[in-house]
Amino acid sequence: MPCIGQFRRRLIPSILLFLFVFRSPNRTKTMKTQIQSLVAGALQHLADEGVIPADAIPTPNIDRTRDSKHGDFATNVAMALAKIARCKPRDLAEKLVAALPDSDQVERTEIAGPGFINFYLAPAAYHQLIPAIMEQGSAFGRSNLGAGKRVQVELVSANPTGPLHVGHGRGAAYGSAVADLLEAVGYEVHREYYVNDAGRQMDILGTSVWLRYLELCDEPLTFPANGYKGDYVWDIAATLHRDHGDSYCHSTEEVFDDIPADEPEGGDKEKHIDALIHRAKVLLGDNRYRFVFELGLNTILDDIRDDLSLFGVDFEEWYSERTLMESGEVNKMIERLRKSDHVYEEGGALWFRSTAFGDEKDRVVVRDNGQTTYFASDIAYHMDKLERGFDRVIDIWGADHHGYVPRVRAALKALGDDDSKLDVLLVQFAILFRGGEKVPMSTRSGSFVTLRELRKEVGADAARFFYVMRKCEQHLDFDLDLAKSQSSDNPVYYVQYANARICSVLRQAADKGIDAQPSSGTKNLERLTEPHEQALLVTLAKYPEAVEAAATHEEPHQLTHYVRELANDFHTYYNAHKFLIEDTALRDARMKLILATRQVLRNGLLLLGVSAPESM
RNA sequence: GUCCCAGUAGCUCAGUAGGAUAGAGCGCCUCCCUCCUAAGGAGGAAGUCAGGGGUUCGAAUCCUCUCUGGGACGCCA
Repeated sequence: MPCIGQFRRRLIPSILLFLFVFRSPNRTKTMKTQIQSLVAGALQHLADEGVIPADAIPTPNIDRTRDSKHGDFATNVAMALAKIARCKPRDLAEKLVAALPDSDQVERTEIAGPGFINFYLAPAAYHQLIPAIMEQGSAFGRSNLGAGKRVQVELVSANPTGPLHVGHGRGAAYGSAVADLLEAVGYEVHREYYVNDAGRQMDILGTSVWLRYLELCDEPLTFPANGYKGDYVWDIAATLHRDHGDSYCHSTEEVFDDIPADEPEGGDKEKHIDALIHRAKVLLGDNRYRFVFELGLNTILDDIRDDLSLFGVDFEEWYSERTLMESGEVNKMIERLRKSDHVYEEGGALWFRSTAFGDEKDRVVVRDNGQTTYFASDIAYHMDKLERGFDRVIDIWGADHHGYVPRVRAALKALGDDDSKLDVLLVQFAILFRGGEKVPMSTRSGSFVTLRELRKEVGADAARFFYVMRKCEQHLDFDLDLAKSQSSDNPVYYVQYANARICSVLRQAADKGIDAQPSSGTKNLERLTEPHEQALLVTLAKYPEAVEAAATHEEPHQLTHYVRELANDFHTYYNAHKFLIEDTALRDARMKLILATRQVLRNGLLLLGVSAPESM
């Protein structure tokens, strides 16, 4: 399998997940799924009695109620099935309620409104939740929904021609959260960074490095308009100069002899830089050119790896475009298209007939100069992903690639592969605001803010959280001042503070000689009767549902909203009641409640890639 | 020009994928701070869910048209 390096293979977590899946088959049983199976049982019973047709039994839809007056859960099946059953919704609801299997979880049911069946859970159902959370610990909220299916997630995949900027940061945070969520619900996740180390842009980088090096050798020259002008290019050139002196040096006359004019001189900047690349290859020879090229590539790739790792974003694999080409996958792909008659030659180039698959225009796979296009590599890469046997393939791309999606799908269809396994999530750019003003950013002028700078300014936690607060396709206004502020207006701070506050209470308890980890059974949990406590218990119970929803919809923002809600419930509870009180039974119950709350806060934050510090 | 995404309270956004009286934070108004962290707390006002039409028991949510805003189009990578 082609790859230039396999870092941090996640074997250990996979093994743990494997064990966990086999040891805890009940973990997926959220309160919601328990209600669901009760209703399913009732439906089956009605089908057996001929009230509803046996072939029309749906998976019952169970919802949390918006209003606690309507109980904890509600189902609309009676309304949904009324027509088929030729029965009034409320009448059907009554029959359903009568057919419900007994459960110690449900205290009572009620038929309401046009035909809703409301479920009121027994207090015990919530009280059992606390020991369950404490027992499962960091596994609480995880499930086996994915059933160990293999999913490949491609994220970031920025060209290694410079440091990551804040646009890549959102893709990294979002993709990482999606991958982690999928892992949490039982998928075997393979995170992959596709390294574009073969294209023309990399040649431009290598040549840029060499030209800067020549300047360090005191060769006066005009740097090309289309070259990479960032300071990091100087740094790489300086390394080359420091380690190898003048041995890569050629005179300006030699280098620029007969090179077509650059744009500022009225020429074509593309032709200018292409000629310089060619000249570099000729003057340096294959080996020495390769050396400069690799120095640039490896320096930047190392920097990107380091950057992402500090951002809490790690990969199972860094997949090299170059090895993909060298392995012959690209040619194999072209041959397959040729055999199935999906390509044709025109104007010296080889075109893929993507219009036959709904694309608006045919696309070039081999240019008239014989070079395969980036698109060709990308088709081969996706073909390879499917050949590797993944059940699902998810691409996290910048929204500017959206025109690209139909092309890749078309190509997969043409190859006879199943493109429904592919999901492409497009991530919009984030706009930074400082002091209420947009931070100007443009790649052209090189004035983009790097991910590293952002991390330094607001910290990895705030950056990770803010990046995933909105749906991926939505524009994100990133308020730097808010992200830095230590106040409850800052959602990251607010959530982390809830965790720290609980830790603080536990420290206080320890100082007072109070047992902060009471081990007495669940009996005293019945003392948790305050509305704030009930609310907190309900929110804790929702956590597995929130993880499941966020994972299945690939929407980490749902989890950010959840942890905020949980933190809010805790803070209001904290403000309303004291925990370290004389009444030991009630105190023990409250200690257990806040311990469980801390566990769930931690689990949620960690899933989002955010730390849970014990003090602020 | 073609296509994609969005439009919900003054602002920034949720809205459990078709459900019951549309929510939160900020801002605004009223009240409160001897208390495990006041880097706060309690309450209140605030909405034609851009607009029209449709689908059905039921629509912010699905379909359709219109308006407004943002974005994408390459023998670049």
